[in-house]
Amino acid sequence: MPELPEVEIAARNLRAWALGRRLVAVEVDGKARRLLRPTSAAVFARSARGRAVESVRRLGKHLLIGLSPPTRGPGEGSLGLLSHLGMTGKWLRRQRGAEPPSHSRVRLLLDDGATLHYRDTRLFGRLRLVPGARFGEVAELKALGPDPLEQGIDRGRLARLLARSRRPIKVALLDQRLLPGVGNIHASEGLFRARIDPRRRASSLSPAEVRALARGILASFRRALAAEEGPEVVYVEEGGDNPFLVYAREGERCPRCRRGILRRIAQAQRATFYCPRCQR
DNA sequence: ACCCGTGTTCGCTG
DNA sequence: TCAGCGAACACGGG
Repeated sequence: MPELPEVEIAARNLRAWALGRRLVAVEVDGKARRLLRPTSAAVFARSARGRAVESVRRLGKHLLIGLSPPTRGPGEGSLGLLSHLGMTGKWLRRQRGAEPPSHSRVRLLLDDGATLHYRDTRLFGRLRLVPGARFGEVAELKALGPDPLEQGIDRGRLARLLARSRRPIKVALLDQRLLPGVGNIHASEGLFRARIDPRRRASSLSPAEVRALARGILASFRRALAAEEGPEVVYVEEGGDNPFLVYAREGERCPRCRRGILRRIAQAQRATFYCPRCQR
């Protein structure tokens, strides 16, 4: 269920559950093959087993769980467990022997009697072992921009990249090289907050609009994070109230101008929500 | 049965 | 070489 805020919550959970713990065993379900590709389940389990969790980092929607060498302290032989949650991935903790969650695909058995389950219904997520425990060492993530929450948003860089794109701004925002962690929901929410029409060409935004968009996306992230820090994760499909301003609210009155009727359109085969009256 | 989905990746085109 | 685009991946819920 991940855009940046949900992945940040997952990172905090994993730190609380696993930092300093050793993996006494790793179990992989048959269907998890596609999550692990190109690594085989056997190699994955054997490589991870016996190592301790030394760090948990997040960059955009990516998690990197730092694993110690098989025996001694940090240094040579450290590995990273790179986790992307796809559309339906989630890390859960259960006591050993408890009823596993549905669609549990990979299980990390810890030395404190708990088991971390990687659950993923649709199997769009990824789990891979990489040589290092830091994002800078992961070659295929080099193109990603700095994390918007950790580093803040570099408006000059954002403006430069947008100026080169001929696509609609909403579509451009889904490119993780710009602001890693922005997904379909927060792209719509950020544009609403910045009062920018999602159909506008990315290169048409003024410096002031780029600034408003950066602010709007951060505000949307922070609001979602605050909502999820509560006891229960509130999400559209879980029957809770819709916590968003425009997402999945087509037909409703605009919460800002109170006169526009929120609209839903398709862009790049994804839904976009906006107020046709106050987004220009 | 049909449509939809908080994401990425692949193959094709210009 | 590369931006852009549509399909594909897989499964459950309305």
